[in-house]
Amino acid sequence: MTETEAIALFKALADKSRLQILKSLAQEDMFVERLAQRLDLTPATISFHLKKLSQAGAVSSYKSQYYTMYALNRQVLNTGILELILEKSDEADAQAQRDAAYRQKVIDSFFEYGKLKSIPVQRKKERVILELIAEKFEYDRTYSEREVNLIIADFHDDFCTLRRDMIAEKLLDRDRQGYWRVK
Amino acid sequence: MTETEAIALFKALADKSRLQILKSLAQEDMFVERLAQRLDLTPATISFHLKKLSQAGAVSSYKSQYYTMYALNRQVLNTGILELILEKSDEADAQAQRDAAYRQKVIDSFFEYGKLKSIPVQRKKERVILELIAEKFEYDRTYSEREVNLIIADFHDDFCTLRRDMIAEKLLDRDRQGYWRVK
DNA sequence: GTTCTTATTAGATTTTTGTCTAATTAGTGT
DNA sequence: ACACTAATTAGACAAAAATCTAATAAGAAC
Repeated sequence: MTETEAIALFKALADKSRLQILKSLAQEDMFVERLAQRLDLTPATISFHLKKLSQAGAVSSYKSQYYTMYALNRQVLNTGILELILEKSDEADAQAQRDAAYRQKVIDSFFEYGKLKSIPVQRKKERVILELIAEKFEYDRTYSEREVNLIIADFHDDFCTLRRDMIAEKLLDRDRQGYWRVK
Repeated sequence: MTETEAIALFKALADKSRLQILKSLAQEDMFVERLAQRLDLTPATISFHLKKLSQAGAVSSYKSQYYTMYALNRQVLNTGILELILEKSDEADAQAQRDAAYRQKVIDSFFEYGKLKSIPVQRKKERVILELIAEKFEYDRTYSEREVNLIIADFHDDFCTLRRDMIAEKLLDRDRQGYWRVK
């Protein structure tokens, strides 16, 4: 389960009406109007809540003659809270660490005294370098070509190649007015 | 944990920033400003979130020199979701407690050595007594009038009054065949 | 006690959410 | 095909929540 899904689930559970719905469903499957009676809310409101619960994976529904019956998804609700919180965290963290380590390695090997010794040939490595340069540009601001060249030239003489590659990598974009950093 | 508390907990977990806080705290205890840096939010905002997490019981804090360190409450977060959902509603719970206390009071004041000292005059109080007597009868079974009298006589000599009132209160019902306990 | 530094609170603003009524859609039984 | 009932969607509105800035409080360190 991804973080977004976990949030959706917790959001779905974080409401009094929805908790009551779940409690009712824990006893037996039910359809909208019956729940509306029980909770003293309109069917429209119940529908709204069931949609959220359903999107969050907490309930599912099946048709039975006239009615749309709703039922608890017990497998999902059997999860522990900590599990849910930590799930993605380890992986994301490990990945972030690997990324950071890799970046550092690349940067270390191509920089010396704040200057680029050469432009990496491997695309993945060049990308790391280009991202680093991109950080010298502010968001929400337009730069003239001359300004761009000056900033990039701080890293390496061949600012033409670097500028072109930054655009290719969608770190910078341009129109007739000038250049800007892409978010 | 009461229903309100459960809702507060789910609410606390139902926010991206707060989940990130919890993930960070899962790695190590932290103080406000550090979290603010990590999540790129103001300390004020982090404080706001920590307050909610704390009120929900998800984290706790301790002072360490300059800092207020925050830590996960792992016992609380170890709970399963289903468990939490199935908590009784506060109101039901409070009402049940009041009922139980009232019943006990009435029972204590009218019983002595397992016998009824007298039959309550107030209908509400008599009802409590009659319910107690009703429990001596099994469901789904028919009793002869003689059997009914014997059971009731265990409580009080005036089994006629009690039998009649139990029927009036719809705890017992009868036809030509005999008496039975109403569900 | 005064001065730093961190933490919390207050007030303002924008976004999200729960609920309703009314309108629409979908599905059953005749 | 038609009438009926259940379910969903749309639009409106009020209440709640997340976030910021600025002000205040609370704790160490000197």
